[in-house]
Amino acid sequence: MAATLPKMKDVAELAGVSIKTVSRVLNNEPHVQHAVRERVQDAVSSLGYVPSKSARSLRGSRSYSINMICHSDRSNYINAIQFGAVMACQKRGYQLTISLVDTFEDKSVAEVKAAFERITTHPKPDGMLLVAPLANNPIVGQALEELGMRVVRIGPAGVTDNDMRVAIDERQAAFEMTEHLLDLGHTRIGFVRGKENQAATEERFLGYKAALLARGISMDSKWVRKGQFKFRSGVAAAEKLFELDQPVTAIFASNDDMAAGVMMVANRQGIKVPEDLSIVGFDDSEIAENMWPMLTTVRQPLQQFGEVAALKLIESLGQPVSPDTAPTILPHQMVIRKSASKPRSAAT
Amino acid sequence: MAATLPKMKDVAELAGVSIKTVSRVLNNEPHVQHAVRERVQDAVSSLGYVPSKSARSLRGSRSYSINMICHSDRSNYINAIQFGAVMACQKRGYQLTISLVDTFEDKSVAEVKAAFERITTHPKPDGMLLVAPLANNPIVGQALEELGMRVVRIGPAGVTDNDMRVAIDERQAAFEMTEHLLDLGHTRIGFVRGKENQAATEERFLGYKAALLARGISMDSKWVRKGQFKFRSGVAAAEKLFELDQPVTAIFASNDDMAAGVMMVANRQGIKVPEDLSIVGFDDSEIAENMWPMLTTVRQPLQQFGEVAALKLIESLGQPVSPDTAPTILPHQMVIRKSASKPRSAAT
DNA sequence: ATCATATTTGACAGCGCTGTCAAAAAGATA
DNA sequence: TATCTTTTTGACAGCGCTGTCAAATATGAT
Repeated sequence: MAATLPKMKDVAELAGVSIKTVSRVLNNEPHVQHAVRERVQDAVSSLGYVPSKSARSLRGSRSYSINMICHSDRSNYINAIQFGAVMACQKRGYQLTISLVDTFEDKSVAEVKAAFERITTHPKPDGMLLVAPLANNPIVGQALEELGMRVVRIGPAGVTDNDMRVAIDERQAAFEMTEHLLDLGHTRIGFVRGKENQAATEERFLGYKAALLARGISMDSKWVRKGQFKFRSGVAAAEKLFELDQPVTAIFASNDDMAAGVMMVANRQGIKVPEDLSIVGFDDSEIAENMWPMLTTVRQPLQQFGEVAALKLIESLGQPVSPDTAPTILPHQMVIRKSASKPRSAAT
Repeated sequence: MAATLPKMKDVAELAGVSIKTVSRVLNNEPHVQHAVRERVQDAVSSLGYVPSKSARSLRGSRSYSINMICHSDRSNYINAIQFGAVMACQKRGYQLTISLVDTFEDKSVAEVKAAFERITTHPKPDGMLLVAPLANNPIVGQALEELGMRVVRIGPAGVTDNDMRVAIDERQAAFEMTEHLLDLGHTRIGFVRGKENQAATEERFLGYKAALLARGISMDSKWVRKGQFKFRSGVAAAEKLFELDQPVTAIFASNDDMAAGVMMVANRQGIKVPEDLSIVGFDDSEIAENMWPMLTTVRQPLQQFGEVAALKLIESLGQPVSPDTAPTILPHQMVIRKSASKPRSAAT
């Protein structure tokens, strides 16, 4: 281990220039001759010099850290994203810091701002990663805007979507999953909604509805149950769905946890999956492989969400953000496992 | 939003002292009169002053950040711990940063050191949180020690345990869980081990063994299967265990994921839980409630692990670390749900 | 060759804080 | 009261870097 880390002064001496010139090279500022720039870069790499983030951020500009908010209701969803974000940060010499906030339900802009003010100082992160559903909280959005924070959001947008954002086309994905069931021969397909007031809930539902419509099947509102994106709500929804006079032959739960709940009730009631009932989910979270039969679902590239979002954020720093950037839509993927098959009626 | 954040100078002026005195108060240094100290503290809180971490760390001492390593194999275990750590950091004005390292299997000390050297600069964290199994990797330990990093470990120790560490008494917990099964009337109890070379695997097994011994039951090695702490390995273990000529009436899987695997096989083979087979797990992870019947298990206070470890780390900074600190043992908790009951034979 | 202009470079201050060291105030002793 | 010791306080430098602004150098037009 070197006795002391090399400083900019050392680089300057080795390259035979002033420290300011070194600073210019490191920050890609103009007005440095090509030859000088190269000499400095050689000196930097031969000394293994890394600029001190503390000094840089003290001086007022960047902090070389970005912050990811995690709310108290942590889930696998966020974890995978965080993993990707750390990877991207590490590649670019940034640090990912984690902060914790409450859900900000029924909070005023001023309160939210105060909370973020504490988080966003010392060092003030250069930007923030906001994950759905927090990403779509208008109060949080306004507070952060007033604080001048650069933000990249992750997850489906509500109505507006002219912000920096990374997501999949949830509606299309739900459409395809419903089509999959339809292709298998199902015509009576149940649907378990997610938590209300989350963009994903409506998007996925709209995809389901559109797919039925496209095949000329008129949706029966009895097929649709509310849910909370939680295992328990899948259980509750399944119990109701199984009581129908004319039961559905397939259930599309709008996330995997709820699908697991549905599956559990089926197992408990002796309903054979997939022979008597097809079940599909959404997310491809870990639980999808930890049930029997393994769950057919839609994979969201969560880790990639984090990676792409962090990169997008880092690259946007410095540039002014255009008022209407389009969201980055990443490809989703159908994951066909064993929980959905032809309905019994069609099998004959 | 204040036009500019208050600085130490502002506090000093308000309190009518020099900035150095303010600094002393903030750092709990001696040689400040009680009255002055209070005046300064009032000024600090009335201005809402927060010291600048950049300036502090530039000045050479602390960075006011601690780093938590997450390896590529993330799990719920780590997430819950991280959550607690963030909370504690936030309370103490520290930032938690996350870094990513590979598993360091078959790496030399020099390689590991190089990897950490990159992570631990700019800003150099004041300390690190290491979670099992990384916490017990001797190469990592040596590398970090050579880098002069203060470390707090989380999870059960292997042989040595005179380091700063937070854990539960895993052996005792497994002992109690086995006793629970014994108390219910089981005498033939299967056990699914975890991943080899992890301290938890052996500790939990020893607890199981000791409990049998204490009741004068001689353990049959056919009851014990290897596992990997993964759902799949629970499945594999269960399949073998069910083939026994004289089958076990209860299975203690040494974590919940494996217990879920066991449960799945039971369901699939029409074995009624808990009537025909009791199943218990370890960890009380989310999945424990997401199965049917809900899993009886041992709760590790994971979030508290993170909190206590971070606090312990922060408080140890400055002090020299005594060469043989005892680990902090947190209480575990039996979580009795529905997956274990009297064996059929005993019920009659 | 001369002057005006554009480009490249460097000197220097200072970001907010803490360590050093010396000055001031308080207490102890004769 | 005078002197010495201990405690409390403050002045100031400087951590490593970047912004400002002026100096040096190169380029172009006459």
